[in-house]
Amino acid sequence: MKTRTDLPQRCYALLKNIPAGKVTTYKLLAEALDTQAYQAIGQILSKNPDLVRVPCHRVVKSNGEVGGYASGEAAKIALLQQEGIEVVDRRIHNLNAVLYVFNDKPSKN
DNA sequence: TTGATGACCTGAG
DNA sequence: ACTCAGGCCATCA
Repeated sequence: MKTRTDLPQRCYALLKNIPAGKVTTYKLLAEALDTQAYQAIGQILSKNPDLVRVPCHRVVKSNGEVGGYASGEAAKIALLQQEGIEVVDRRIHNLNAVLYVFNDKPSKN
């Protein structure tokens, strides 16, 4: 049973697992946390207790937009571009290419 | 405990 | 392609 009591805590943990040059969506992140509170994820990130430890700027929306950011959307876009992600007018060109996938299904390997 | 808010998502015009 | 409205879940006061 996934303890959904500390959702924020889990968000930060997963974000830390996201490497540079990769991004994820609030929806996928919520799914990875075994929940459906997409908005809750956004709110948790908006609180952002550790903006330096948690790469919340690598979290974008499902429609391809970068979404929002504590320092501003522009700052978020700039960071993404520095990571090597192509962003144009608040939108990611190759979202599917930079989209990060969690180890939700370990399988046999 | 109830009420209101949100860095969202999906569907329809 | 873009805009408008509704809904869903969790967190905060």
